[in-house]
Amino acid sequence: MADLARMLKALSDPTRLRIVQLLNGRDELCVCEIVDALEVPQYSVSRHLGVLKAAGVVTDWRQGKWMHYALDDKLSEEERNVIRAVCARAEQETTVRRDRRRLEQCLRPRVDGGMIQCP
Amino acid sequence: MADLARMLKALSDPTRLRIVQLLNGRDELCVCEIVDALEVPQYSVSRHLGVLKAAGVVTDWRQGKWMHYALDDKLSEEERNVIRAVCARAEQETTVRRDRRRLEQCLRPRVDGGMIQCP
DNA sequence: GTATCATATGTACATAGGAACATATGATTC
DNA sequence: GAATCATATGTTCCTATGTACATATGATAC
Repeated sequence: MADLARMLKALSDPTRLRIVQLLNGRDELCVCEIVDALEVPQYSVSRHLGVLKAAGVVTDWRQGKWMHYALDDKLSEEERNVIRAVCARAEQETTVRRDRRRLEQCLRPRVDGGMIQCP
Repeated sequence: MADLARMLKALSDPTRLRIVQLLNGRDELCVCEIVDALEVPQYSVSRHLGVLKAAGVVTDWRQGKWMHYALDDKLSEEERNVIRAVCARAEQETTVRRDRRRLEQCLRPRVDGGMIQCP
């Protein structure tokens, strides 16, 4: 029960909802892309990602200078369903549509393995 | 976004999750039944019900001395789905099964209209 | 090694949240 | 109206959380 409550608490912040919504249905994103899409200070995004990671919602890994984040694939099917339902509800928000639009415009080009193409 | 976050925050507490799980799929419960099922102090249950009500998760109404609570039927379909998914995940918890067992044993007898039979 | 880019973290502050106690309210019974 | 039952709320205390700023870390490029 405590774990589920922790997960929901992690999801119960507008900024974190926006982040999760961007990650949902996508392989991964790097921090700078999230920062650009949300137009929120870098330290704030980093803090919120830390909360999501501590709650087991996302995982991260490094690729060179970039940190990548994705929904944690250790999430159970039931937990995934919670996130799906939350994102479905979030779809009604104009913020979400704006975020996604900005994200599309600033997505770094990926190559075959999902790796970001370094400039 | 703020509303969704508020709803999730309301759900992000173990005691409140237990309450919502009891209410889910049931018409209504009165406070004393919830207190008996959870074995948590009355003032605590009352406070938590207040939080759930403020977040629009539940409604209440009075019938004589008893206050009844139910999932708010003004919840949108998307919001209902969030609650359903959360409850499905909560099913894995032994606490939930214990709560439900205790509830069955202390349910006040209902008559036709869902009204509680006064002693 | 120095500079730079991408990201994380220490700290300070203000505010929200939960537990526990006693007490207040609202309805009913007598 | 007094007593009682069911529930809510005021208050205190302690802890958690979010924001903002500056600064640290880790990797890369030169």
